[in-house]
Amino acid sequence: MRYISRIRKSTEGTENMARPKRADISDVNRRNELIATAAKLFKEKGFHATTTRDIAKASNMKSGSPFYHFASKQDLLFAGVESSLLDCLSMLEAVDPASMPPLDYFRTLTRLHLGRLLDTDSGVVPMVVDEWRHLEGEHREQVVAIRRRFERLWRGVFERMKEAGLVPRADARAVAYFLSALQGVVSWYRPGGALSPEQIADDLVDWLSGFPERSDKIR
Amino acid sequence: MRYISRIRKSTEGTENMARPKRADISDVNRRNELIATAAKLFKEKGFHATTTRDIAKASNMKSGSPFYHFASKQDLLFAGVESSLLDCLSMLEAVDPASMPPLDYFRTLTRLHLGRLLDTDSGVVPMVVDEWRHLEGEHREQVVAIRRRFERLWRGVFERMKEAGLVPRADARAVAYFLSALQGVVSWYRPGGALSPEQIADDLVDWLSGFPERSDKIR
DNA sequence: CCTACCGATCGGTAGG
DNA sequence: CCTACCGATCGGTAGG
Repeated sequence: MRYISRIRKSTEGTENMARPKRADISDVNRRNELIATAAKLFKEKGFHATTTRDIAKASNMKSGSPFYHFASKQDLLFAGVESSLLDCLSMLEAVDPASMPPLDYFRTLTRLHLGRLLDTDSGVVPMVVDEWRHLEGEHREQVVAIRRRFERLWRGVFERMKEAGLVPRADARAVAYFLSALQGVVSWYRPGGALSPEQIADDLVDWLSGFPERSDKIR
Repeated sequence: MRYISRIRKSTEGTENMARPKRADISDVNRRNELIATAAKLFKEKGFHATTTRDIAKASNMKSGSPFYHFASKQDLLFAGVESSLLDCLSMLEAVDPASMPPLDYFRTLTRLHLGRLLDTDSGVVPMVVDEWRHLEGEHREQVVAIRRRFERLWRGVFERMKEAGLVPRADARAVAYFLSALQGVVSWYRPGGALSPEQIADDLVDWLSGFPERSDKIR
């Protein structure tokens, strides 16, 4: 509740003045730090196994201070989930399908999406995969809506691939299989491993696309 | 601790007598009830969001009673995870690869595995997918070991498929993609839906196997 | 398996 | 953003 009134204040600020005050900027930074720190802990231990005190300590704050930025632990989870999903989605939507052949389009989106999923540094995205389900009520519905936009986008990618004969199917189930395989990488990828995120993306693309054409290239 | 001594007692019983006492049987039943009830709740809300009181109430017990059967909440989770993984694994291992062609073998195992994964009634398996990671120490390591046996088994299935030219690859990554797609079904399957678990299994098999051969059959 | 209970912890808040 | 704190809850236990 305190947080909401703050946001209003900040919004009024940008409306009435040339630029926001420095105090607001630093608040926004702290807020984003909290989101990132919380996301890392949520991913490691799970939402409910992570205490707000864990988050505070990892952010060099005292136990009550996260609640200056977020009204509740739920809100902190939601902020991370929503922003990272929207960031990732708009990144994918920014690619123009008409500017490249279907296979390149498929490859480009897979690289971008997986790059975000495996971005363990500033990465809030990897947390989303498992933890969004702990959101309740309104928050949960909003996330479900965003996930549907992902599915629709990927559906389009597969339809282009199918038209080009590079993939046998573009129905909802086929897309679900693919997205599961994509998200599943988060669970077995290790940062120091043999393959980079980009190489894994290419590998996944190869695995799925153009079986007949590809079968010659495989030694 | 109390639980361990009970198990010992029960084992001695079966050694010394023709059959176990009725009291032991009913204890075992209650124990299995607890595992099933807990699994359902763990799956719905997650391990840490489920309290031992929730489990007790759903099992028509008072709050302290689950600890008569299990020394800790962790032990209760582990019992469900381990037993259901081993059950599922031995079911898959019971199929003789030599008794049928590669595609049938692939299909049979996929049906069996998915059938278990979607068994929401007596189903402890669906819970395992997300919740095993909340196990700690020794328990966790044991589960990781069992999971490796799954991967090895499926690796063998893919190798047979590859030899028959029905699949382009049988490396560890290809198997990981497949297992992710398989486990991912748990997250979107709805019991009253258009397809039965068996049909979904067949669909998944079709999606992956023999792209060139299959492409004719698709309208 | 129940009753009664404990110590610890947790999310969150008031007031500065 | 900190200090000091609260009410609620939680996993687990003693004793029957």
